[in-house]
Amino acid sequence: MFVRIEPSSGIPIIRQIADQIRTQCASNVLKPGDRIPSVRELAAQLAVNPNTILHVYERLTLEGILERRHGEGTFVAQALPSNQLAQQKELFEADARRLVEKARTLGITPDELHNMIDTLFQSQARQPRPTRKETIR
Amino acid sequence: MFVRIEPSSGIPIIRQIADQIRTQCASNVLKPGDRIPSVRELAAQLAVNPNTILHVYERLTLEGILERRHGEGTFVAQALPSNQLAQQKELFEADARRLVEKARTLGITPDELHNMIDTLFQSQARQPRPTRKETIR
Amino acid sequence: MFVRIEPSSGIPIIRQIADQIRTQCASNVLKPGDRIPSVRELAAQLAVNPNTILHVYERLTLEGILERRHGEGTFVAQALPSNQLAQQKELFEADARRLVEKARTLGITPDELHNMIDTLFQSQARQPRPTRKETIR
Amino acid sequence: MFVRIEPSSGIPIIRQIADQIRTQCASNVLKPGDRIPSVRELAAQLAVNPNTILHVYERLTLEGILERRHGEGTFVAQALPSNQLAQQKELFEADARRLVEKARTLGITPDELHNMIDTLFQSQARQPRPTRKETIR
DNA sequence: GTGGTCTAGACCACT
DNA sequence: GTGGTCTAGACCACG
Repeated sequence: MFVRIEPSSGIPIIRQIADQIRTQCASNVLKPGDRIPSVRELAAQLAVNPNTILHVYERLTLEGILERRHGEGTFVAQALPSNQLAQQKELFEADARRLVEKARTLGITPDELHNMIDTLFQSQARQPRPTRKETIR
Repeated sequence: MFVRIEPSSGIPIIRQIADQIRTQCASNVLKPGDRIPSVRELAAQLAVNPNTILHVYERLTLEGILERRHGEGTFVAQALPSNQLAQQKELFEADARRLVEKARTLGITPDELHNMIDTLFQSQARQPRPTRKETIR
Repeated sequence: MFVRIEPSSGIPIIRQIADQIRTQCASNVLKPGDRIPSVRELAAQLAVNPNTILHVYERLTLEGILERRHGEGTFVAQALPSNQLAQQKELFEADARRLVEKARTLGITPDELHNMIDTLFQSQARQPRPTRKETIR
Repeated sequence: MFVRIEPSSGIPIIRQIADQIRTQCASNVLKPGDRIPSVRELAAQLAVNPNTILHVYERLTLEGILERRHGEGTFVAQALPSNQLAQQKELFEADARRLVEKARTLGITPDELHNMIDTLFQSQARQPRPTRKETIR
């Protein structure tokens, strides 16, 4: 499972992690029944406190996205809540809207933004998801 | 001054407001010497507690972006820290990168994203910035 | 860490505390990396509201004097802003100037003031810094 | 009447002015029956808002230090509260104590402080009290 | 346990 | 009216 946290983004770590797991479940990158890393593993991988991961898993379990099986680990729920993908896409649109708003304020033109996005799509396709914490700013 | 807060975004209100003021100062939408709304005014407009706004203004004052004059109001600093715009554009790129990452995970194609962005640019150009709180999700 | 606040002095608590921490950092009584009391601890010690302390720590953090680590505590910044000591000594001279002015108005002679100062230096050397709130007037 | 305010000292203007008038009354620099400047005059002299001066005069009148005579002006009270001088000297000692404390923290030796004070006494004797607002820092 | 956000409200300082 | 200080207390995020 690939998760990246950016301490500089101002979004609480706990939310960054939860969001990324939600997105991956919604898009079937993580499939029902998949085993996800243990609390300790993921904590080590992301260099965050295990309790933080624990809280995330607890929360997602309550949302019905994960299932915790005693002694076995944590899994993507078999019966994922429906409309997940639709929901995530809606949230994505809100994100996009915020970005475009910011672009306009900063005087970034649609063309510039399109170019930026193409470049990013390509660079991410080439060097796919890192697993380790990476400080961006 | 136009500020929009989105409670659902998970980003602390205080940061959303500060970010938007920073962006507007960096891009000269707010110009040095401009008076910005009083603490109470903005608090009423956004339906948040005045202390929250006070907090934001205080912080931006310490950053050198705003100036507070007792009994008179709060103003954009005459001597804005340099490189503001460059800094904000860097932060913008990080935002764009995160968005593209999310798009890829959700299986959104570059074309779809481009269309979405064009639509948003156009719709925002038509119905410019609202000032009132708006719940998105 | 020793801080004394004097409610009767008319100087806002928030400034009294900030000033004393600044002075102690400037003079190396507090050294880079030192952990200072938690918000709640200091609040209890000085019998003020935790938010007041939080406010002070926040401000000094923005000034680059302190560093806050979530869940860990608050520390003296590793890279203290330079010229701290020089700045504090300048401020000290302004304080001394005000005192001498007051002395002259009250008809206190230089000799009387010298004696008073010697006495105070000695008494403070003997009974060093108390930590608890103390009402002076 | 000579009053100096220092915006940089962090002491509220209103208190700086009141303190200086109190001190001057206590020390007989201002004598019972003396007429002091009108609200407008002093406000103009110190370049502060007249309301601020008004508040000071109101307060000192309540304390029994001043008397306002309708249509005539503001005067030092004939029957000054007793023990004024003693009170002010006590407050002065508290100031001196704070200064010595700060000196110790900053590593300023008694000798250095003595010299500083002598210099200040002399310089103030030579160029006596200015009347206009003066920014010190 | 730590710091951080946010609300609510009183009272003060200043124009 | 403006900003500023301070209290009180709830709840969140992080280790």
